[in-house]
Amino acid sequence: MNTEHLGSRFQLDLSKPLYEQILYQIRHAVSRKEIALGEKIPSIREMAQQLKVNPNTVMRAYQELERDGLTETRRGQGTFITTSPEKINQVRKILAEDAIRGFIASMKDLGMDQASAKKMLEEVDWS
Amino acid sequence: MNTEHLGSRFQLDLSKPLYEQILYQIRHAVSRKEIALGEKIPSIREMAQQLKVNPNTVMRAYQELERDGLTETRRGQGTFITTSPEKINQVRKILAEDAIRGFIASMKDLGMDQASAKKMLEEVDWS
Amino acid sequence: MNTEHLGSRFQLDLSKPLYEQILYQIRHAVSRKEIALGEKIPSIREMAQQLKVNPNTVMRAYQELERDGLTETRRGQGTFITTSPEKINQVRKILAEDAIRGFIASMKDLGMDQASAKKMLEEVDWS
Amino acid sequence: MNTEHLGSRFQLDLSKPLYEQILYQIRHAVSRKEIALGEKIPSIREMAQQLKVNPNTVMRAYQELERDGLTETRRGQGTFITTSPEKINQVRKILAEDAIRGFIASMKDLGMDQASAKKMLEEVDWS
DNA sequence: GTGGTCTAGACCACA
DNA sequence: GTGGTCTAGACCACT
Repeated sequence: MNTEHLGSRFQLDLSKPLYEQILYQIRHAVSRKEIALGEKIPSIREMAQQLKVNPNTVMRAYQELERDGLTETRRGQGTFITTSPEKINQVRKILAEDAIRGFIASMKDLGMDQASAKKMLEEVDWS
Repeated sequence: MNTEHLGSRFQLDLSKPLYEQILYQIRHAVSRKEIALGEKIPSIREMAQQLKVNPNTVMRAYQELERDGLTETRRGQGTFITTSPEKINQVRKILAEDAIRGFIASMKDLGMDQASAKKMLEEVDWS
Repeated sequence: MNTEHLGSRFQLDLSKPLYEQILYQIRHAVSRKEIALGEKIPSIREMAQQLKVNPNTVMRAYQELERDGLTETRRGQGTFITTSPEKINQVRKILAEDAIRGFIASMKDLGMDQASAKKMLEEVDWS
Repeated sequence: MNTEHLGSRFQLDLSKPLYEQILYQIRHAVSRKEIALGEKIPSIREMAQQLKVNPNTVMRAYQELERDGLTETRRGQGTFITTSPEKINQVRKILAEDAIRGFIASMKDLGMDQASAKKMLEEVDWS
């Protein structure tokens, strides 16, 4: 996939931290396999320009990606998605489990059981 | 139910906004019908004391509850849960829909479809 | 221990990233048990003033401490050392293992065996 | 030893400065006597090709080797390891002392004494 | 050109 | 008062 204008497809709002949103978008784009393994993502400066955001804000997101092992930075060359498919699956799994755990906690806090939650979920149109 | 020591049953996490947590706990306790319609909840000062929290923090939560119509303040008597069952159901419905909408969005962002999400959800033990 | 002037005891040089040095000093002060469990450490602004460094630089160090689980931040109150002794031991263990692994790798890269390394180490005065 | 494909035996990590790694590898290969006195090492271009690295990066490493007196450049012939065994020993000694000093400092910063460090070191398998 | 560190200073949310 | 986010812009190391 062409990642050159990756940032131009992101939608940012101002109610949540910008760097978290950038992080989220990239993590999920990789999970959805919209970005291939080993692929280069836009440089900090490019991304900052596309998102109309300060480079430091992008850097913060990129550094967290690297801490998670989802990217590797090569000095003087740029930032690249990891080439390890296990790492991607691990991240994807963690994100999915987080979503599920949060959902279950919320529903239980509302006094719903598994059957009711399942029923409500099935009534919703996903498209 | 005896709401006198309501606050003593809440568990607060100091890394998240306290007033949001108080709000969450009360909203969900009402949704779960652990607090009856028209019941009195502890005063701001009592609650603050029980939670070992600044009264301002409790006030902020109580104000939002009142804005939502979930509580009513009767001068000189204290704060009471609304007597309107429709209001409770409405709040409960909104909270459930929020949780569902959030969950679906997260799973879609991970590239999962309804069937996969359903399957993952069924594999988890709710107890 | 009085942590009020904690920062005034740190020595920083400019050849390594400042935030890493702050991180290092605090991590090791905790490992050495010079700071007690649950103790408050100076606020970002205080520490910045003591070290004559920008608050953002201190914050970066503090955030990494929290990610490691060595500290907890309480909103509006400050930053506190974790109350979990296991966490401290875990950090201490990791730091010691890192040092040992690095030392062994260096000595092996120089063609030294365990006996020679041990001998050289014993000849040095630690005081 | 055949140094013609010296570089092909190096493993480089793109997250650390490449020239430092090249420097490290050569210094330690000489210390380990894997490269004999007076032996020729690959030209900058050859080395760069083998490591798939920019020639400037290799040059920087070679310059530092020469500044340390570990190599000599003979115009039109290439770069050669020094013929002085004292020089090699001196370098080896400096590197070993650096490693030891660093290790001791780290352990002391963790509040460990000589006895504990020795014990931990003996528990590790060097093979 | 790339990423990384640091500063100065604004503004916000929370207690 | 506390921590957290963001900006603008400088300077550095590396390729």
